[in-house]
Amino acid sequence: MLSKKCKYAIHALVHMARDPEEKFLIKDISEACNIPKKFLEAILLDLKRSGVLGSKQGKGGGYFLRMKPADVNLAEVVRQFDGAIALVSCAAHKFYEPCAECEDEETCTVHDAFLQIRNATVEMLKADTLESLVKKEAKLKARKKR
Amino acid sequence: MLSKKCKYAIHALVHMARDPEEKFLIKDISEACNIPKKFLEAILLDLKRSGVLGSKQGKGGGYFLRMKPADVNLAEVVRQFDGAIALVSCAAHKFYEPCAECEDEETCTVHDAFLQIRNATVEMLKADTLESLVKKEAKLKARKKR
DNA sequence: TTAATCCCTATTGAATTAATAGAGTTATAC
DNA sequence: GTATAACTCTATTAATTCAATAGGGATTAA
Repeated sequence: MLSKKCKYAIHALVHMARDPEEKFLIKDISEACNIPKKFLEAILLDLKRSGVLGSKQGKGGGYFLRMKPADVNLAEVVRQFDGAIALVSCAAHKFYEPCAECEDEETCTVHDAFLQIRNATVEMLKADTLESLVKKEAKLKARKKR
Repeated sequence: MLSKKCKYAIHALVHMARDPEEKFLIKDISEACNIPKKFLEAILLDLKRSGVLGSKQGKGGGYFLRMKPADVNLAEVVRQFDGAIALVSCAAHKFYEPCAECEDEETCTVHDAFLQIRNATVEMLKADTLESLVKKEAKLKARKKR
């Protein structure tokens, strides 16, 4: 399972991506997305440090998307907050660590099975960009109205 | 990521499925799979309680597979030890819990995205039975020799 | 100069995880 | 019928991580 921090980050980003040019107050995002304000503060700061968000301090300030919604995908966000996407460390790429149980990765089918799952998951997470998520949301909402 | 407990359980089961009729001592599995003995003890007991393993007490005793290797898949094992397979609780089936962030699941694309990932993951985990894992292992080992 | 706003460090409490300790129970073999 | 091998069970602990909060500090606009 994802950490709450990661899930909060995703919801905050999707919220901002609905108005990609807008500037947002922590307080407003916090209320709109049901995220504890102080916790969100740390999250947005992290996202700023990683270059996804920009910010302006002082009165009239706020956070805004620095990257284009189409260029931010969930795989990156998940990795930033929760690390490896794979279910076992020996099947991870960016956070790879060997494991003591399967001595020979080449012939370990547990490794093999989780590698397949990791690859499929990463592919799907990469396809989920802020842009695609917001677009799909519009579709779902329109469909529901009818 | 899976817990160590869950990963250990999987490796122990695969080890046993290589000789599905055999009876195994905790100590031997522990050494073969590099799993702390006392920890493994608890794991095998859990697997016995859930019906996957059987055991015989006393001298000459040990653990053995009660279910056929083809009938034990990784989805069940993961659920038994780590709970939900989905990355967010609102996308889980057996461990479903609503989330505060997406007010309306029907139109929440975050929910939608993680539901797709969950479904694909479950499908793959279900396809990974002890039988299929052991068979594939044989293939990988044969291929490596050549 | 005041108020709004983001920035930063530290702390805390709860929960979970990984592992161990140690005694209890059961079955076999002699 | 006793010794021994093996699983069974409860409890405990140490370490880690997670979620959240506290409390100022720095910056900017009006």
